[in-house]
Amino acid sequence: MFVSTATNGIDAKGRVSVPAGFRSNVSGGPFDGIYVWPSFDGPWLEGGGQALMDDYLEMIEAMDPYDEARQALEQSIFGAARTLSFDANGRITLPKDLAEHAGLDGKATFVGLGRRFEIWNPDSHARRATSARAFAKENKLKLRRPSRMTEAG
Amino acid sequence: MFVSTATNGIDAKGRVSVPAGFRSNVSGGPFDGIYVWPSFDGPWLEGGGQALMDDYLEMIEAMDPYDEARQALEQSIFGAARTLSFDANGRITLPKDLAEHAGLDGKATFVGLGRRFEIWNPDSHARRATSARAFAKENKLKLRRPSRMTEAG
DNA sequence: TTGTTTCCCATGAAATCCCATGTTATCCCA
DNA sequence: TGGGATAACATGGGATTTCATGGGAAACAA
Repeated sequence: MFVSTATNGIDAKGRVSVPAGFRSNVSGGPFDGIYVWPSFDGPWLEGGGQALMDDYLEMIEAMDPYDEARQALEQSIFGAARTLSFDANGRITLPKDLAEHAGLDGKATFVGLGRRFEIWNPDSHARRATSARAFAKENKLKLRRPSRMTEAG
Repeated sequence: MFVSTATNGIDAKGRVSVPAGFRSNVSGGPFDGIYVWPSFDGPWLEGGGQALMDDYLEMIEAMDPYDEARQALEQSIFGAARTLSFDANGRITLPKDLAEHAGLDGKATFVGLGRRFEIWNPDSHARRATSARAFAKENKLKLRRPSRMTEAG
């Protein structure tokens, strides 16, 4: 699972080290690298390994073929995703358009979120992390096991 | 299950022995170590094994993807967690920022809480334990077995 | 050619591994 | 049940490896 947050430098060639913990999490797949695409929710990137893409495929294929939402998801995820493979030192080269979408300049922050991860501009991420923590605290958020008896939505 | 409380020393390298009872509780997992992250509720650390994180992931993924609470929890738990693996002697190395968050300096108190545990500054923990006991006594708290029939969330 | 991408090697810092040791708890046998 | 033997645990320090990063050379494309 993808956990923790790390900020690595982007060099003049657009290369950035993927955190070691993320790399070991995708090792064993059919290709040695990750999938990355622009979030359709805001200025950051989404990413994951083969397992994530398999899951997404399965979820999308469960939808009606003529569902507009299905087509939008297919286009926004599979159509937009890139396969970025690791070099010998565990780096990927970020395509310019992806770096632009996320406003990346010199540094990139990798955020593990369990099954997937995100790549952020460090400053933007710091602001978002702060507000997320504040929200969690203010609202006394607690994880609660969904009731298996009632299963009320 | 994580139970009991133990205080161990933090050496110059930031290493601290995880209580043996905690270690045996997470052995057998895919990696030999624990997950630790800063509580968003106060100056202590939260921790658990793979099973806990799997549960949390399941609970979070049951929430709506655009729920602000979900994003806050994802960020504050998975984004903030570290995988700390045991060395040959059962120690972890506490990252500086985690030690700072919990005000740890030289010693750390591990508090077993069933499915998860907390790591405290020993002095802070002593104060908190005292007030917790007082609260329990004042309020005549009683443990009550939940009804298995209703299970209302 | 000219710019871009991929591969390879070098390096400093940081994390991890390995060995040694005292102390405490547990076991076993009389 | 006492007491010595044994194993488990917590701790300390040096050596080794991993990791992130930089730059050059070779392969490729325009």
